[in-house]
Amino acid sequence: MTLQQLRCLCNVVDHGLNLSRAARATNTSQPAVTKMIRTMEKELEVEILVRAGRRIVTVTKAGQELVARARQVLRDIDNLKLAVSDTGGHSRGELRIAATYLHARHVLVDVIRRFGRKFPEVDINLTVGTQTEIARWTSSGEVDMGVGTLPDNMPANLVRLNPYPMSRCVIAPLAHPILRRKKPTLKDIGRYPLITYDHRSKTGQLVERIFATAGITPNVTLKANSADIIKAYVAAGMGIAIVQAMAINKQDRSIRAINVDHLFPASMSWIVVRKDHYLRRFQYEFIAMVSPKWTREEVDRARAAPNSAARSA
Amino acid sequence: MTLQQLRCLCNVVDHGLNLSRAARATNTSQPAVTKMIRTMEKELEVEILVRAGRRIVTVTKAGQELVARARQVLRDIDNLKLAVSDTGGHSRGELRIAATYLHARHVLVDVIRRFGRKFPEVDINLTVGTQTEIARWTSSGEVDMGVGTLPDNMPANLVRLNPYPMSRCVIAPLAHPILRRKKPTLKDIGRYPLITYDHRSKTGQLVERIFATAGITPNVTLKANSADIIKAYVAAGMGIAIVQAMAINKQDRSIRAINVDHLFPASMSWIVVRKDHYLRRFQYEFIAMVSPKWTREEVDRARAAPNSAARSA
DNA sequence: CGTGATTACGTTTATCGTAATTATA
DNA sequence: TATAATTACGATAAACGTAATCACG
Repeated sequence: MTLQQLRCLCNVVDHGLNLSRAARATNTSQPAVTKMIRTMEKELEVEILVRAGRRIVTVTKAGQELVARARQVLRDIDNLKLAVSDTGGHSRGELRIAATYLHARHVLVDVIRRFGRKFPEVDINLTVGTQTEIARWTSSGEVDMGVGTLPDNMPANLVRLNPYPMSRCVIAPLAHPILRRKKPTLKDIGRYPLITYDHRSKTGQLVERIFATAGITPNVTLKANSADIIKAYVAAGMGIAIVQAMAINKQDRSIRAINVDHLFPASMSWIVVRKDHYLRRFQYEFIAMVSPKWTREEVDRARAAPNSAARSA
Repeated sequence: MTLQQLRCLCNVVDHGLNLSRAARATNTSQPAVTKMIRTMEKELEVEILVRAGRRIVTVTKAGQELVARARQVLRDIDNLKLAVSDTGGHSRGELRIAATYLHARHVLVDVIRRFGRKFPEVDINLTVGTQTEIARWTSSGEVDMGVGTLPDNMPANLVRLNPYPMSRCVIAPLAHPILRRKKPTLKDIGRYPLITYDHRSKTGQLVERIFATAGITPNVTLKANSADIIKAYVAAGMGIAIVQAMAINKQDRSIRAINVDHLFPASMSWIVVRKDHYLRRFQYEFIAMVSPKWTREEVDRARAAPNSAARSA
């Protein structure tokens, strides 16, 4: 029994029981794959694959058991390598982050700058994606962690670290009359031309719904899908807009913002990581840089606590 | 990274960092061991062993991390093999049980007979040992489970399945006057010559202590360390004795027994198994044969529940 | 016929063991 | 000087790839 065999078997089931494709994924030849499977079947004295003549039909019960446990072993081997390389004094490696555009563009900028200074040997890889993509990439291990608003139904192998709220605000050009109000109402906002997110974004959906339930039909002059675009058009006098507070920074001199949490409930941002992946020291540190309350201990508790897959023999 | 390398490394630390002995344990040559360690060190880019010249002094921190995780992987591989062979219809293999003499000689006789009939393909291996030995053997994996009274401080990797009480009784020859009492007192018993266990056994300690606290000095005519011996001498008229109820069966026509739970608190018998070893179907069945209340579900709960090592990445 | 699994066979590589070497207690 | 790790080298084996074969759609 070798790890290579287990890896190969997993690739076989992951590629629809197609030995040729599995061979490519394992970086070997098709006959080698056949051999490995057959060798394992002989050693374990069970059939793993059900064959109809020379066609592979399904996986036997024993095979399923085997694959499940093989995956665990291979994960553990991966974690073993990470853990060992993590004991060294200096942290080297790669940190792959998936985030929404908003987080990548605003909150993470400063975090990543600080992280880069502290861990110059770590290559940072930042990928922007949708909520769903972030969850999928993190779940499959394509990235190490995800940051942003996230879908409600998460893959089971992920753990969401305690959320922090994302406030929203209304933004307007400097001299705009709405800026005189401390706590603008929906009606106030509805009086002016409005620039909104399109319905694909969470903010877009939320704004649309809130206005609808209030029975107000805002005068939407433009729909866009990026806070930066929206800000530019607000600055250009096309109207006012509701955007996430984190999208506003001190450099924005041509617009001004007023918090509207009283109108639009804050939505939640999360960090997600896999439960069963080893977290390297610098990964813990990155999380702590995003929010200091997530210490290593807190993160570990969250990973172990709720429905973490208990080790079963 | 191969399993062979991991196995070898574990053997090295398990044999006091002596590569020669580790080589023997791994069924290979000494140079091969050197090579494997060096290969891993190169692949992982860390030192595993600390060498002073050509002498191996200790294990590095990285090495400790590696060994711990390697053990887990190797255990999982063992469990994998067991789990796979357990999916088949017919159960084959070996069941290794450690038990106290008392359990082996009495309670287990019938259980093992029934088990043998139900699983003719399973080789049963029954080893008699002391409480401490049973715990140690089970903990180290030399046997699959232990049955009997057990020490209070158990190795952490064992789980004790809910105990059942072991009653004791006073035994005497057929016409003995004490047999006329339904509920003999300590004083009643103290009137007659007594055969006891020696102080090494739990019953021996218990009887000695109870009499001492009652301020009664029994007239001990013989000390022995086996219920069968004691029974023989009781039958021969040398005196009466206090033994575990399970040591009495219907074939004992020359002696008679009276329960004395009211005088000597029942002690507990346990079944112990390792938490991290896969339990085969027939092992669950064996446990259920010893006591039907320990169903597979109950056993699994006990194994997972209390302080079972949670899977941590 | 084309795709895909299996078989056969030859090559390569890497693992292992013997023997020699060096270092340490 | 004896024990033990390392190095060097030769032998063995098993893992792999190429090519040929066979099955199924």
